[in-house]
Amino acid sequence: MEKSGFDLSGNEPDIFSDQEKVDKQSFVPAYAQLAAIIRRRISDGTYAPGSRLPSESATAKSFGVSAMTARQAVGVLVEEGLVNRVQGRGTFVNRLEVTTSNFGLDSLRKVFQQQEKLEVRIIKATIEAASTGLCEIFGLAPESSVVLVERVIYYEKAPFTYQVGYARFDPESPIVETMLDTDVLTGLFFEKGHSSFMKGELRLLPTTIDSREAEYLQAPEGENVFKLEHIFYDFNNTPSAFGWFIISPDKMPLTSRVGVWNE
Amino acid sequence: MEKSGFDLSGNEPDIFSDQEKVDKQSFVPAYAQLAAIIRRRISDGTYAPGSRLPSESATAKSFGVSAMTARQAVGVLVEEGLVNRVQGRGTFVNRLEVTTSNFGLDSLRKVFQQQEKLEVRIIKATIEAASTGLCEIFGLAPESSVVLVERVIYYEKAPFTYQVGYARFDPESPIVETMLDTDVLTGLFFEKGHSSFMKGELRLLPTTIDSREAEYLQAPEGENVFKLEHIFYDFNNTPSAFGWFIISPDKMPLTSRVGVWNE
DNA sequence: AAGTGGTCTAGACCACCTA
DNA sequence: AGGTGGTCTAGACCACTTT
Repeated sequence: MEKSGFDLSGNEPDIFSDQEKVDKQSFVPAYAQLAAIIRRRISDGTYAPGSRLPSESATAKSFGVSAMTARQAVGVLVEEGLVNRVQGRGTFVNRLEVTTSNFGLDSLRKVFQQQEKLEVRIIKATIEAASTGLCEIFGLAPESSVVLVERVIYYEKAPFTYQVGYARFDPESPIVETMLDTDVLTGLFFEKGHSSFMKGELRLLPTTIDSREAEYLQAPEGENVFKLEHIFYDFNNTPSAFGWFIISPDKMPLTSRVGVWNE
Repeated sequence: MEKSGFDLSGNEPDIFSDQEKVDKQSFVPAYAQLAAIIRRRISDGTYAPGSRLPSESATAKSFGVSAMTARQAVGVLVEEGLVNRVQGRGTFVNRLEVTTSNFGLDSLRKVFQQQEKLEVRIIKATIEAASTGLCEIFGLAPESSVVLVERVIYYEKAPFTYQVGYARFDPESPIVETMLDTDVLTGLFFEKGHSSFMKGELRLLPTTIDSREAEYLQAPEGENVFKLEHIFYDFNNTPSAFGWFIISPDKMPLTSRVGVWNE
């Protein structure tokens, strides 16, 4: 409970304690230190999978921190997927399971952040009659018009992704301009100016590239790639934009880790 | 925002306030109510994308809750990906971006939890010489042996996934028994008894099923499916198990949502 | 210097579960 | 009834950013 500053007191090890300590003079937050200690105990089997962790209050007392801090430490492990809190029963060590993993699109984000290395070529930008499928998606009457934009996005001069996007054709809406604006580097879904969208839903699918896509992406026809479908809704909860990205797993690796990795 | 239970105390609306309130008598936690209020303001444009949220302390004061509670409310929105905290500067409303989405394997977990509906058929279970590729993965000398298990897992009598798994052949290790144990329903990576694993890494890939897989899965050859590769490490940080699942996107839909969905 | 988020305390009450 | 996690308070100090 001492203060920081010039405290050079020889912190003697507590001979009555058999455990690691939280160093409050350290720049590393107490909760992070405590999380690391518990994490290590999980990884070395002290706390086995399926077993219950010591209660948060007991942990707090045992490490000389407040209950909130102990709780925060456990919260770190919860977010890492290592443990699971159950109200009234306790906190339990998770088993190592494939199904707990999560795949993020960080690799995609990193690429799209480097705008200076990106280049966009518009393959097609038209207004055309919507197919029945599109009318369903957009909730449009048959024979309505939609905006279609096809793009190839290049990263460091190499084709990175092929993108197809449809939007409701609404002359009142700024979406049309945005979609047709060839100056926009990364397209509708990556730049400012879509406060007109409120929410979106994405779906990841496996597919193979057809001859057309193969040409644009300079890749062999039939290659296995990801198709990242997206549908965006405006502030009226109306589906307003629909499309997909065709992208190789080489350019968008989807990996995930489970268990204890940081020691 | 109404009262719960029999609390009929005439809480008069505060005519000096122009905003929604947090009802502390509600069963809904204050932080959740506050999060909902802020979320709504984001969705209706009161807090526009890119703009700064009122500070946590200001929010706390304005809604009559403690700073910790306001912080917790903002934390909810951070986890939802709606806002972004920057130390010393403030909390900012995120733009709606494809790249912020995350894909989880919840659909897979739900299936594997229903063990009574699962059935496993072992296609192959042998000990064989490792290929050079496998030797690399496991860090084995050439011509070492590995355990190979091929399974088809059925869900409600229909083929669900085709699984191939390799493990180091180590007679001392319980892994061998586990892998060969035909009684284990969901296999090595879903059941108890692998405290011998410390961590794992997964990779999601698009692929097409070959004739062999097509037969086992009763699916058309050439269908586009996911390949979920996994590699697990034991407590010595040695890669000990490697394999993959072949699974259709119908059975493992990967979807993700961005923006404000819960109103 | 002032304001922001980040951490922390030492209490408190509650809902939930187990015994 | 007693223990567990879940929420909440009213303060406090810190690191970081901006003015």
